[in-house]
Amino acid sequence: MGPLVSGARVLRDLTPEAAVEFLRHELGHRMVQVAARCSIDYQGRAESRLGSGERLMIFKPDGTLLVHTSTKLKPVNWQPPGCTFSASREGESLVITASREKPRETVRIALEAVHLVFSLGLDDGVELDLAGSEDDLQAFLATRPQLIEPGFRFWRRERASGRGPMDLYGEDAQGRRVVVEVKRRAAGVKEADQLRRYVERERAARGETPVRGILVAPKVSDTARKYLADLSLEYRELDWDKLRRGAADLLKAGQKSLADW
Amino acid sequence: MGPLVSGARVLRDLTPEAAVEFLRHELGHRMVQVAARCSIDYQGRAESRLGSGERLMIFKPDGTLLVHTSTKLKPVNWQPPGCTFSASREGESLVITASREKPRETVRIALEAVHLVFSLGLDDGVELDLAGSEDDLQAFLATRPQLIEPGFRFWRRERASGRGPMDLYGEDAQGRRVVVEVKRRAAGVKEADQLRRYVERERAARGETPVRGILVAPKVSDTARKYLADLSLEYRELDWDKLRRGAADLLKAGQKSLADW
DNA sequence: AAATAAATATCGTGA
DNA sequence: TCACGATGTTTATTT
Repeated sequence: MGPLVSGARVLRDLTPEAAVEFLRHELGHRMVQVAARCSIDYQGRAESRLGSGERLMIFKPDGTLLVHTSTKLKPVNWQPPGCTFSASREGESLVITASREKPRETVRIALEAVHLVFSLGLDDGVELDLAGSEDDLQAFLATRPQLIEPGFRFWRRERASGRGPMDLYGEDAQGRRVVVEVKRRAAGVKEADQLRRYVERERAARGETPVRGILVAPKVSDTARKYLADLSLEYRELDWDKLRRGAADLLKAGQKSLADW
Repeated sequence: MGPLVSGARVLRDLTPEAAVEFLRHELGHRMVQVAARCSIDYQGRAESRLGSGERLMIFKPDGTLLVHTSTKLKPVNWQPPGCTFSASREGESLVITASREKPRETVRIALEAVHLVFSLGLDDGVELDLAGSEDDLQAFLATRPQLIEPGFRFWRRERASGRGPMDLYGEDAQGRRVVVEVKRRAAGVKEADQLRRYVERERAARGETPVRGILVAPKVSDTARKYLADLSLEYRELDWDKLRRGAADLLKAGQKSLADW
């Protein structure tokens, strides 16, 4: 095993024998990285073969596998958490496999030339604090129904209820029921269809009561706009990016609340 | 700069001064990895803050950033290809930023304790050969329409055509038009709705001609099944996994073709 | 550039 | 466990 450098163990002896011993000791316990020329086979939900090339592999202690090339965000091969790793010598080469059940999957990595092997014990108990998700947008809108339209008021905000999920549900100035579907990004036909589904479900449950449907998004495709029109559904443009920036500006300017918006 | 070890350059001197110099030289040109205690801020399509903790960062030469913790498949922070990286000293600490336009986004990483820094030149011109995607399933079905139903024949197989995208389009034994939507995984309401959309588009284009719609998938949720029934759309169970396995078995058994299936 | 849909999607949530 | 929907989705494809 290599020297201890600030929690990082770098394997000095890159012979297959030493690598196997190191990997067997570290895989599944610490964060392990291997840079090597290799070939990779995957069998599971789909199947793939990747010929010889140089890649960076990461084996997490939770059984996650990542294989990255020098381009793109997404790994060329991977396995989600829950895998069992194993390392073994097969003839001249060193083979690492990642396997799991449910679904039955295996990634087999045949190492041809190992450039670097090391492990880390990453200590991280901190959670990511994210703002600007659709949930935040919903919460924001729920407190200022007039951004939907004048006289509008919300009845409830829910997600995956027994009656069928819908983002926001309320009543307009004329007392008509309104289903509101909120999107943080440009909406297409798929999103329009989602609103349609919720509105139809609500109409079926409500009998004769008229039910309006409004898609709220920063942008909508032409096709989706026409689709909504054909279905007598509505679109309300709302640029969440601008709202967020505006809210931040207000706060920076010393406003004590966003209530005057 | 560190020693050259099979294309891997490991930074020996982990002082901020040496690290900045190394990073400025390598970022954007080679695959760079940094293991460190750090805090991360992201501003862009959304915004996030990640408090102090130990993570592994990967900077690809194409401007991709990945920040991984010791669990989960997905990075806790990231940037897709196209970023510009920069490294600088700010007081006691070392800061790396990844920025891009369209959309305007920045990830700012404040390093507190650096465990390991190294770079690699990964040589990989090989493409992944993947089988078992929805496209393969479509192609497979296109050659054996009887798997849909007896007497069925395909007219065309297309994707995103001018008339509206649909997986497969054909005619049944009675000469009725049929829209077929193929899924490789369990189908839910969303997938049923997708079929509905295509069928409606086709009905609108076809006038009075009757148009059937069939959802082909290995499984369907109860809700989706009822939804399909309400819309007079159909479901055909087809386990692609078993088909793939069966095809492989047949080939292994020495069959010269799959035509007898 | 915009839109559309797949993905070995992954991930969280609620029933 | 299953179903459903969001994702800072990313990625490829087609118009």
